[in-house]
Amino acid sequence: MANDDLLRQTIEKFWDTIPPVWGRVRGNVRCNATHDFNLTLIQFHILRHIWHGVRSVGELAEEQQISRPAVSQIVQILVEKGLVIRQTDAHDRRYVHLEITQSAAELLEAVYGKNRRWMAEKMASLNEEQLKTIQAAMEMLKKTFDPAAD
Amino acid sequence: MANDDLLRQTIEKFWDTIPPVWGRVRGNVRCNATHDFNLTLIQFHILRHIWHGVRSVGELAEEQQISRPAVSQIVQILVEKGLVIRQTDAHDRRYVHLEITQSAAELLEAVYGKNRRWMAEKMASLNEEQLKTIQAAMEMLKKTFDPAAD
DNA sequence: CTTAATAGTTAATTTACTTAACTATAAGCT
DNA sequence: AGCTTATAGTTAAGTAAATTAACTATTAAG
Repeated sequence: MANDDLLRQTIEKFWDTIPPVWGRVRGNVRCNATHDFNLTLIQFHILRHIWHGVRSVGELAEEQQISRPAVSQIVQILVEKGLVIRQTDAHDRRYVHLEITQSAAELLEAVYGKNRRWMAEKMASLNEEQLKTIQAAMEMLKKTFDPAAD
Repeated sequence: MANDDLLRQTIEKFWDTIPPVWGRVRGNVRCNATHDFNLTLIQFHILRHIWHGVRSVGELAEEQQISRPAVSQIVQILVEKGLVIRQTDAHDRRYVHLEITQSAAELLEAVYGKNRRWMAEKMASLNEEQLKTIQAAMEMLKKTFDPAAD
């Protein structure tokens, strides 16, 4: 099939693009989070996921592809920094619900906003059609590699 | 401008997509490289970059956003594994040219090929138009976040 | 009501990365 | 020329991060 070649090309392009691009975006965030708030990238990610509704250590570990003890330790640091609150579930006392605090929401918005502005500056030259193409591609990749699909 | 909203949306989508998708792809490669060849992800990346023509420790450090000593140590391991050869430049003896060996080329193709097949399987349901959309998006992202553009 | 399973944490170890110091070579200056 | 500064890379020491293994608490299953 001709589609096989296209598929192969697309995968090659993915590998050519995502590692360096993600590396740069990551680098920018790390720089903001570290410099402004003394947060590591992974701490920021965990915080962001809790913010987005991932509220247990196990789920966070699954999503971040790191071990549960690692997440637990990171959460501990975030609690000590006053960014996260732990609450044991009333119905199943094994579960610990995680929530971000008000100051975390502000911090998150500051770091994330700064990155967004940096990205927006980089992407300023893209027109409407190009942005829509990127959005469509993101949507497809998200669905294609969704762990829930397995 | 209406484009501002679109841009903002696109950035949000990027953040919603790339970390988990990259995490999964990365996880697959780590699994292949670790399980089959006892290579870490970063060792695989360094190898891949040398293969693609990035041939000095400094450049590799720049691209991978890690320190030069870290790269130097990784290269040392790769040399010991018989995957990389160091050669000092004849004209400027400070430079060390890095090259992958034949066995590295084979190893790389095995790991990378296995990942490619895994990705191809995942992406099998995408049609020609969708693949082209992803390719176009990759192309744009690559250009947009190219460090050389700064 | 004992055993197995699940969620999370703690502890010990290992791995990986960083900074600082050092070697070797090249380029710039007066 | 010869002294100074800069560059590429490595080595060494210290730090930070993640992993596995072991443990607690709670719930579900036989």
